[in-house]
Amino acid sequence: MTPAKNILRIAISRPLYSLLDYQCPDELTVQIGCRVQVPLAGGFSVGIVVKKATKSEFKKLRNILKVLDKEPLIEENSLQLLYWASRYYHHPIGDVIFNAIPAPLRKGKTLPLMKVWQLNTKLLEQADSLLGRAHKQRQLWLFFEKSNKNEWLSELQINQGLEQSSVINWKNLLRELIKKQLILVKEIPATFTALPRTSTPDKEITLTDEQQDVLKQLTLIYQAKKIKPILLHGITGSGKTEIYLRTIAPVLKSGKQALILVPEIGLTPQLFKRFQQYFPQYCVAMLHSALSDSERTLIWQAVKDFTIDIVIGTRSAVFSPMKKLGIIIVDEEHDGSLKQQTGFRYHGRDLAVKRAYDLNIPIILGSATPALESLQNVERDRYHYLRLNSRPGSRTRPVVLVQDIRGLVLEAGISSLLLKEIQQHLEADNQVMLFLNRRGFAPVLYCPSCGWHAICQSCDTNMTYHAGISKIICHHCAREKKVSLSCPDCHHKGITTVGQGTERIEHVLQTHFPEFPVVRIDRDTTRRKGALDSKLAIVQQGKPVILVGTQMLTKGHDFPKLTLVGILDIDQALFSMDYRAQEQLAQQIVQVSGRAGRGESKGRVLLQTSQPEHPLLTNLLNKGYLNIAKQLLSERKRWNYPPFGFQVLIRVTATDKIKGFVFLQKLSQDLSLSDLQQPDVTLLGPVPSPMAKKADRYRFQLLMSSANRAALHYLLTDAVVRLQAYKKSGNIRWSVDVDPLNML
DNA sequence: AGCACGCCGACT
DNA sequence: GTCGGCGTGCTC
Repeated sequence: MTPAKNILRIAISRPLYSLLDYQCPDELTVQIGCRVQVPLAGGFSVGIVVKKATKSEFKKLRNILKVLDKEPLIEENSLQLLYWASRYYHHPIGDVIFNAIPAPLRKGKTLPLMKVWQLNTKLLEQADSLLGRAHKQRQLWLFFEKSNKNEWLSELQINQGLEQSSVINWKNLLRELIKKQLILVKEIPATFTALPRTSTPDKEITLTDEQQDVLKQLTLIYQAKKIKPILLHGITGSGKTEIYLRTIAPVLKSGKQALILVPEIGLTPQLFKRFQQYFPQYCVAMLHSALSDSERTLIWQAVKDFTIDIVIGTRSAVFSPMKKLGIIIVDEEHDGSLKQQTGFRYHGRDLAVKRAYDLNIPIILGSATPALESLQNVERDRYHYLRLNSRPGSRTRPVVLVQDIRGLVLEAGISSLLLKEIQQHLEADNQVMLFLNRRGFAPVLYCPSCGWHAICQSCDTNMTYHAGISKIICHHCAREKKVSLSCPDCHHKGITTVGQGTERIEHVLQTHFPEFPVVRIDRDTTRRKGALDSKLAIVQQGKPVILVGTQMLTKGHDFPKLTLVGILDIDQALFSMDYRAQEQLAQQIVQVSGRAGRGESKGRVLLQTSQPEHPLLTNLLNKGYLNIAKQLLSERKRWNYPPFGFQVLIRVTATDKIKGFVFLQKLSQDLSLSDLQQPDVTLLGPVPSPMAKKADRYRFQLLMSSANRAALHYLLTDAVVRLQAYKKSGNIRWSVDVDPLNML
């Protein structure tokens, strides 16, 4: 009847690939970026207004029901980034947008409110008589009377103000004062209240010439009309954080906000303390997975209204709603945890680069072991390259020793040389760390009589033996089973294990060095909240300890008393099929080694291997990371692997093996006949995934690759349309991974 | 994701 | 006979 005009294009909080059109009734007004409640199929849903339009392809549009925000929840430029990301990663727009905002807001909850109070100055005269003999109330009233009368006080401020006084239970008293109208109350959007600040100012560190030079160059770079990203390649312990702090300072001073992205591990608190101490006048907040929904919402809100100046967070923090973002830092930019591995598979670093580009603000990618992608971007002159090549002060690089373990008798995988060195370093009052990328007691439980070994019923993998709980656990689907003493097949009584994990290393070292504590850090021992902190606290005391751990230990920690690092069991990574394995291994070795010798004493690294002549090791140790990186890059170039070619992985899982395969095969065939298929896009597959069965589902994949990103993108768009249109049976699920980091 | 619908097994 | 389990499809 009425001509359609106020049409809203809305992203729904559901995994839908397109925006849905709704009619905005005349009596409602709504801005772009606001949430609305809409009817959807038989029910309701929350959506975000992404665009306004005057016509729609749809004949009959439904009305939006409610406007949930007066002010946009998401700024226009954030919305654009999200829209771009949804298209780049071929992920449903609604999922992308609603992933970026805190869970309570997703479900349509209103922003959190808080109460604030103020003296009612109109009743100053009557106060005395109204208060009468209410002694405690009078005390509280006087507190308000003495405070700044124009300021509304929050709960926190009142708590702090009354700390020294004898007024307790002030909330009840306040209720009385409000009843007498001596105090006014109102609700405002809750604001983040900073933790009490350590007032000890950071002692001014003198920069090395090298650091000063880097800072000088950064200043020059910032003056360019169009600012290119900066790759800061600084060896471990070279003081990258110091550069971050000093380069952020002027940005904050100009009233802008800073964003720091870090990998997904417990080192956020360390960086947080450092920033708080260096910037006592600014408000720093952490965003990480351990926050509760309400904490996250509060911080989100506070970032939005400038209460927070600096956000330090893991990958999802790239979406934090700064209105005045002035600089981005991505620390450990090579780290794989910056890429999300489920659902919306975005790369935090890459989106950060995009966000910085759109805003034309500086972005620094820092690492001791830059990703090959980033180095190639330097090569292409898209990034600046700055280098920190020395450790400040007397600290020197650790000495790395490769030990050939062929023919040696090992004790739980540890050579007698390593044991001897551990002894020496502990006796010299230093700390020791053993790195082994495998948790549990042993990776294989095995019967020497019949050859039986424990495999997972749901996955194509071994089950790892965990001695402490005497269970075997599948690390891929979490299936677990009690272990019996005899073989389930032949009932032989001498079941044994093959190989070692961190749990076993811990045991062996503890019996070997009973007088020194052994601290194991892996997913099993740090699962409990606060467990990692308490373990790190033991190490920070500085007394001699043996640290045993997985890659959790490799990232960013600073243990000044650590002088010896032992690296065990890297051999299988040297022969991995995955073309990224070598890059990752080189990075890991450099990062682990960098934990040694961060204090006054020199560091030493012992790397056990049966492949001491492997070119990756010899080149890494003799010529350094950059040399290895160049070499790996030239190999990648030869095969047109990233960053020279681009890849997309389409995964299908199904409970029915045949149906899963056929589904992906149909896609592969249809794509090769598609108008959008071009000779420079290669389709590889479908093939079974590296782990062909996981959690009772069969898995297949199709790899699309091309040196031409645009061609790949167009064909992928076609692929996603087809995937949506195909009939599904056998409980098929599919997903798209753009720029995959691993093939699992 | 939620919600409806439809197709198969086991129950008063 | 139908109750309800899950698997599949649709949402302006």
